[in-house]
Amino acid sequence: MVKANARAVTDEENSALKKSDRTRLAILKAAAKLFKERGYTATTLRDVADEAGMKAGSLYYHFSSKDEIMDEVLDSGLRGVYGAVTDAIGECDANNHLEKIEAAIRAHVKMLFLQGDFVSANIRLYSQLPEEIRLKHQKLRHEYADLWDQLLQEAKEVGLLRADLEIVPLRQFVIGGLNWSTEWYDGEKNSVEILAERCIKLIGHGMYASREIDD
Amino acid sequence: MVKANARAVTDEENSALKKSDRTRLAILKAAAKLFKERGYTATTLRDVADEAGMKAGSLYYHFSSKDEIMDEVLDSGLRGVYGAVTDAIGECDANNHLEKIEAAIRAHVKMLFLQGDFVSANIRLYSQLPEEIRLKHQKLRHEYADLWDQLLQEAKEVGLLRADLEIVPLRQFVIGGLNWSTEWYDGEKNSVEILAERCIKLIGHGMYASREIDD
DNA sequence: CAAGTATTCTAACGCATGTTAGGAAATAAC
DNA sequence: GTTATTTCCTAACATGCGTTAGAATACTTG
Repeated sequence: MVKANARAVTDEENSALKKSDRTRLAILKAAAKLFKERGYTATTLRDVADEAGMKAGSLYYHFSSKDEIMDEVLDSGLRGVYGAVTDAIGECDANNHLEKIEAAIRAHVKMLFLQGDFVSANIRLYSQLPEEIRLKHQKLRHEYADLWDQLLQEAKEVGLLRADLEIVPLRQFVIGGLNWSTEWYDGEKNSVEILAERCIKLIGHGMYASREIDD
Repeated sequence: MVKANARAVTDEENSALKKSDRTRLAILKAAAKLFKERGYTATTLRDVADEAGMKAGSLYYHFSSKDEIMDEVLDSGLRGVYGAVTDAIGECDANNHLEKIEAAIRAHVKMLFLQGDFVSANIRLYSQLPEEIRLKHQKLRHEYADLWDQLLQEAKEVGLLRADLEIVPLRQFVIGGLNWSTEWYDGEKNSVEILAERCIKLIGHGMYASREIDD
């Protein structure tokens, strides 16, 4: 199991970093933003350099290729969510599955917007990436999926979840629904907490007012 | 209001078409497939031509630019879902909002997989497209969104939906969750109908077995 | 301030892309 | 079977891409 609690990229603790690491981070942020907006191939290294306040050639002092930049954007993005969700679950009563699930959703959504472009880039672009890059990140992705599957499986066994639900499709649906929110929800203007609570309700109880409607 | 009942692109009624229209359609299918897989910029016209069994230059006999190809892929994709959902709703009892919502979900999901690459390309790539192309399709997108908003709003006023739900985020969440299924569900191997019923249940009632869990 | 190191810039390279023009091949019309 | 017309191919173009090497600048250390 890979260490999941790596630090997020959201911080502004730049002061503590060396100059080299600071511009490295600036490049990554610029890249994440543009990758997310335009896609991998459509984003030029000249664009990235411009957004980071330098010239294209200079990028190669910090990274050895465009692929490597994408590599790191993907990695830190997912690792941030993974770590946050793991931590959030860890702080819950181990037997309170409802609390754990809600904490997981809350952490996932929160990180989705804190890490911003990094996670969004990961989600949006993964399927379109060159195979080489994609393969490198399969492992981490599977680990994160497994974390959720475990969480949901336990909840199902305890009777918290409807018995007719299959775990894997459910997980896909849940994570997919959450992730999609980065496409339309403006985390800068609106409260991420409110969004998280909405998601918890919707995923948990659905949209109908009464339960006996059909089934 | 734009006419929504345009014919889908899923058919194999090629025999009835002129030769020109047949290769035109072949090009569109090839383009949709590759666009979906690799993204817009990453897809070469030489790739598209190859997939369609011809050479790159020949594409320009049928289309005047790469943008125009994308244009039509987007259009026919969304128009297919739009039309199908409109028809499905129209066949329901006008006052049975539950039936209408379920029919809409069913039609949307079904079309998602019937139209395959066309819709997926639309969903996946829209946000990354060159502004010029995107603007052209905003109208159609808004119309489709309005259709859903109307549907949900009516249902809310009748008391079918929980009163604390806001329409727009709900619609985003619902459509987003459905659309995401094209990323992970294999409609070739598995039944699309089963997926649709699952979605109906999940969106309607959520994943918890009992309702009084929190709230 | 000088020497050395860390960082960025300039300028160019080979390559792949979207697009075009004119000729070749296929198809249709008489 | 010979024209017309439709469809496709070949070959090239200008442009922008990722990448590289070496010169130029900024920073650190004595």
